[in-house]
Amino acid sequence: MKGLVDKPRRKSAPADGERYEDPSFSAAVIAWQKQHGRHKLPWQNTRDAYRVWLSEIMLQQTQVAAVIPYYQRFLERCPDVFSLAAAPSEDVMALWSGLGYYTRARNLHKCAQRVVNEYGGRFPDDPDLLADLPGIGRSTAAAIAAFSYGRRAAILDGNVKRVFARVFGIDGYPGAKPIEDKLWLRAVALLPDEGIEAYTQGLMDLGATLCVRGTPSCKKCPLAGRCVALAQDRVGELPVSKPKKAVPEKETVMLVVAHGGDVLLEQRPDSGIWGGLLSLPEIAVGNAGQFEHAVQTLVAPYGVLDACRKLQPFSHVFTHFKLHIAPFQVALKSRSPRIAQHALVWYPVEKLADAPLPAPVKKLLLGVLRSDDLLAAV
DNA sequence: GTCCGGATGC
DNA sequence: GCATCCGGAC
Repeated sequence: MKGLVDKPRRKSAPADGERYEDPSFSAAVIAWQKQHGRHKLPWQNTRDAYRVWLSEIMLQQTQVAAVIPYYQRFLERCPDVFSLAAAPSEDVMALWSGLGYYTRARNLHKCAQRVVNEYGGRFPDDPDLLADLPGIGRSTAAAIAAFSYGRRAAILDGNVKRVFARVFGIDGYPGAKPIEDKLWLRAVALLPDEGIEAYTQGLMDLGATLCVRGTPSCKKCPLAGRCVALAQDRVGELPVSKPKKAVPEKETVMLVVAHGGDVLLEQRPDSGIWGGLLSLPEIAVGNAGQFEHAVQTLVAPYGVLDACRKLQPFSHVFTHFKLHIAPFQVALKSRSPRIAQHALVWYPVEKLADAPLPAPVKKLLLGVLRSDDLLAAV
């Protein structure tokens, strides 16, 4: 029987997170899950920790619909932790091929071998022990412990963060440490005393089916009556999206040196941006005097400098930075017959369209050279 | 094209 | 603390 043992009387202020306790929250989630949640996913209706674990790893960063065929194919080939541990890693990688995030597959294999070697093939039920295994973090460990063993442990994945951020009106990016710490406190405090499986599944289902990123179905939500975001009409603002780091900006000067139907190009090193491509010669950005001298030095082996005019500057955005390009057109009085030594080459203009050039450089060159009266006269 | 995401390694 | 890994959703 329950309830025979009194909780100890409070001797001090509530612990952190304790004030977040609210049995009606989990009750609402559990009732909704039983009636409206998902019950027929291939990894449900089993307490086989191997299957639960496999599905949880596959579901990291990956949506249910994408996982299902992989999960079933994987189980046919590796029906238990022993067969997986014994499988060649090439086979494991092949089974994972197409799912992405391949460190998951390597960790999966390692994890299976550790479970066999250290636990005799039985996944531990302690979330802390689970979280010590490769590829299993705190949230995944809790999910495995809850679904496989009925252990009372809190999950906090992207779906749950979104639900909590909205229901409790939590400002700030949930990936930031202080916010995430608060979310974990909530997650732990809100755990039900009974029905951890339906509760855990219910949080996942809410995030995946109603409380979705784009347009949530608040009218169907069992938590709508207590949802701070809904009450404040901030559903579209929460959770706060990841602050986009100001992209670093860099500048460069590119030279368009054309003569006799050729243009001077530079072979880029294999590493770094535009690795291995041909591009325009660049010079370091400095003051005007240094600039003139740098242009002189660069073109000296190839001919005698005639004139230099500034072209329209433009920018190019990469994933990780923004590049401002200041192009200059350099005309030569005459061209030296000597062969280029280092990475600079004369490249026939008519072959530029098929040259391995970065897109912005190709665009610049074709634009400039098409309207180039100097070139047209050659 | 842009955004998103658990665990991990730096 | 922050980049990285990948494919899918939008």
